[in-house]
Amino acid sequence: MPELSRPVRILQEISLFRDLDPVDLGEIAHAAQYVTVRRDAYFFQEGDPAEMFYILRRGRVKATQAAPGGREILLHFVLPGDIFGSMAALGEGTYPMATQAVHGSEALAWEGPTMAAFMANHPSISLHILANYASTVEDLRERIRDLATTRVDSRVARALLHLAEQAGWPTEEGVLIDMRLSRQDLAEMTGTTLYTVSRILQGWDRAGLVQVGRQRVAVRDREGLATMLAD
Amino acid sequence: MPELSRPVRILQEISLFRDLDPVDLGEIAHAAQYVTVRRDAYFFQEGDPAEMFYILRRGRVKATQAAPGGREILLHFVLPGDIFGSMAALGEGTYPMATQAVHGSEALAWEGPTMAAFMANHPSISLHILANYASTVEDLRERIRDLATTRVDSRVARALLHLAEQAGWPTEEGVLIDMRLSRQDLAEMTGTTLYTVSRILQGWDRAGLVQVGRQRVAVRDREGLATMLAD
DNA sequence: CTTTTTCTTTGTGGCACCACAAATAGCACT
DNA sequence: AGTGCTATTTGTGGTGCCACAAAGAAAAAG
Repeated sequence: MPELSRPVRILQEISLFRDLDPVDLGEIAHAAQYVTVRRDAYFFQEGDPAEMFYILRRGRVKATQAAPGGREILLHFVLPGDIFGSMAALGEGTYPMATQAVHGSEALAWEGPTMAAFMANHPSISLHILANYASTVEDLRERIRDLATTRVDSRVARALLHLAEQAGWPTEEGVLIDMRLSRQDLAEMTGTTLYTVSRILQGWDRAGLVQVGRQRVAVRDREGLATMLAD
Repeated sequence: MPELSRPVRILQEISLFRDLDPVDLGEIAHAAQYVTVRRDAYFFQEGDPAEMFYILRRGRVKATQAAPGGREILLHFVLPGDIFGSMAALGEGTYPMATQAVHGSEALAWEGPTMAAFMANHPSISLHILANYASTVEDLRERIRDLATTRVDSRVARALLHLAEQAGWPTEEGVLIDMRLSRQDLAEMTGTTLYTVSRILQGWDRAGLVQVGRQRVAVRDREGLATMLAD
């Protein structure tokens, strides 16, 4: 029995391909490209033709959409292991959002039609993507609920708890959100202004709930923050 | 060549099953149940075990979620031909929303595991559901953008235009939205209060943009309404 | 037809949040 | 270590929208 090649071992750890055998993984690995993007650069812009399907390997990527009035909203952060640009495999024409590297990032990438072919031959890939979409939909609905019914401080609290959950790094100052994260970013995530976010975070810092710095937030008191959520 | 049975002809018109041949459709039709729900009753409640997968045949159904503070948000309306409760086929535990019949409604329904089996045998079904999810995700993101960046009147205008598009019925008073639709419903769709919706609609009625009545809205001037959207 | 229920309108007051300006602080680069 | 840029803080004023109450109108029920 031959030893597994390094590319195959990498793919095995990606949940999308979990159900495939090494032979199939080898084929998929062979078709993969490796894309590197430096800090602040884009994988793709909103409106670009949807050509590639990506899985993030390293770094942090933010997905944004332009909004009327020159504003922008931050949809979500892509973390290592997450897929992005999946519309390339679904035959969509263009990407509906931009994806910008918050830190230097690397991703595996496949041509859209290539991934579509893998999906046709291996239904388990489609099912994993389906499950992925289903949980995305739930997240989006939660956010809509939040925007429609709760006040700004509750929304900021939820955003911080969510980020701490998915990208938290324990330190002695609390759970540090492990990426550049400005007041502007949080404002774009919660539908408010950077001024309001600044004031809220300032208050919570004084109350000992969080520890803030320039482009840096650490959650000190998870429970305390959770009480800010809703009534 | 035998004549197609009536159930099979019905399924052929549903986009989800478009790529299947009559034999497979017969099998699927055989497993289908027919569910009738009278006005104001529920297909299922939020939190119910996700047992059935539905396709609406007749009527109007609204999908809602409970929000903190005893509030409720209206996610979307289900129209004939639309699927709902699809999480039953994805092995989710419970339904994340309630589905209430706005008018007397009828739906085809399958046990979740049954539909999951069809999906496994006929990948085209998964792909159609995937496409369905993808467009749902785009709708939800548009709504988030709206809630986060635009004012109430713009959001109400977009909701009306959207509803007129998908459930509009041309009359001499304009495009009538063909279902019971209260101020409360519109408020729950746009994240505001019924009071504010009432005032906005009143103003637009006087301006000749819409024609409103009790649980009834007709769009008179599509273009004019569209100018309310964003800046 | 009358009564009851439900939906809608309308007024008043208040506040959460935004908009803009200007000062301050922290980081990166040489 | 200085210098310039960018992020953040903070003050002031304004307003869009909510909250609640109460009356009015339309439909449903008897």
